[in-house]
Amino acid sequence: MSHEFSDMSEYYPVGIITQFAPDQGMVAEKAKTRRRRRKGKGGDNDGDVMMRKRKLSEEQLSMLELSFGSEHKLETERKEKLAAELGLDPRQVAVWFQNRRARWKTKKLEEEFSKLRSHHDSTLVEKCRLQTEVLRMKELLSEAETEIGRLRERVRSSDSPAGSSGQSMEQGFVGGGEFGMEGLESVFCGHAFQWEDHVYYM
Amino acid sequence: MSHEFSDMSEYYPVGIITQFAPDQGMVAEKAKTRRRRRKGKGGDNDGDVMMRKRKLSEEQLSMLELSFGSEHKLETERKEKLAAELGLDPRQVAVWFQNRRARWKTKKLEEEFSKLRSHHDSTLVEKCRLQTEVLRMKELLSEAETEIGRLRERVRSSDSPAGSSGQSMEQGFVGGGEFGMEGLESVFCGHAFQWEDHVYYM
DNA sequence: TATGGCACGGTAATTATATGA
DNA sequence: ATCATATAATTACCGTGCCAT
Repeated sequence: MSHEFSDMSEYYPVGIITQFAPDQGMVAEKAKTRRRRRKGKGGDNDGDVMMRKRKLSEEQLSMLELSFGSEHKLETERKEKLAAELGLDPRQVAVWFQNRRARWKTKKLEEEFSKLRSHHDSTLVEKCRLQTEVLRMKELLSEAETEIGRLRERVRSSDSPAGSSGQSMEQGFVGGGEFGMEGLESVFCGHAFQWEDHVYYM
Repeated sequence: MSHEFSDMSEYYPVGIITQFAPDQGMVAEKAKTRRRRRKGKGGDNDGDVMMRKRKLSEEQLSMLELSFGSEHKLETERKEKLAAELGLDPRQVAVWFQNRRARWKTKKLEEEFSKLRSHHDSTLVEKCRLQTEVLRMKELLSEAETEIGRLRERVRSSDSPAGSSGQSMEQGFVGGGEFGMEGLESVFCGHAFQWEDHVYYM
């Protein structure tokens, strides 16, 4: 269920200069003709007639990287200058920068992910520590309350039979965990970094 | 070479009738119609290129997506079958799958990043709440100790002039924060997901 | 041990849009 | 409002490594 129309409309693509696509132009037979030369390793240059340079030279790459390092954006002037210096088509320089920016963005994402990951890990450890501490303190508080109750009882009974202070207990020590303070923008601890409209506090 | 870069207007070297692809729908008002290209240049290099029919049909894409959805890997049999069904070179099917997997991975990374980000955010909020709670409890504990001290003093002085119990204070309530328990593999709270050899606990 | 197939990472180029000067 | 650049999404190719024959 498909290709009856199968766009025959645009066969013979690009072409540009001399190279006609050796394969695909004619259906069938495939491009099995391609990619036959492994093993020998060493030079990959076989006698293939049209096989344009896929990959820029070491020289060109280092220049491009250098330029990219100083500024990710590419103004017309810089582009033309680089193209002339490297013997490339300005279009190629522009394309290189576009792709380079895309790569940079991906890499950046991975980096930020790792950073966030470790911060998250340590934050969890600390949160755990705090939870333990809270439990421990509740226990201590409970003990303290007990002690206070005991002492007050003792004071009341030995002080004056008609004592007036100390109702029955404190007014609610150890209440639970509703201490308000839900506003996120608190102190946190220091560092912060931003990523696409979002600020991360560490 | 023939670099009279005065023009720079002929981007899109492709030239060659770009048979538009109305299939996408899109009510956009593309007022674009690029034309021409130059570059007879034979000087040094090239331009590479030997692409074929860029853009697979809507039909082909949906079939490929469907297939990808059921299984990311592509065995030879499935490849040949798909290629035949869609009228594509098996090579194209293989390439499509490779690229699709790469895209999927990137997308996955972004998703995981978002997830991790929100978990981190909520963890920070909770950590903050815990810190506040700890502070609050230390305060309460301090008050309790004060009260205990007061009461003991009262008991001591009113009890028996030669009291013997109650040294001076508790043995160190509110000591600080060394409650041990630094082992990360604790309870945490529930969910967990994995990402490249790393497990994230929520 | 050699070979063919495929996955994967990296890279070049193209197409389609959106936006700024 | 045109032209150049930017980004996102695609298509394709290469080189390497793994694996199964």
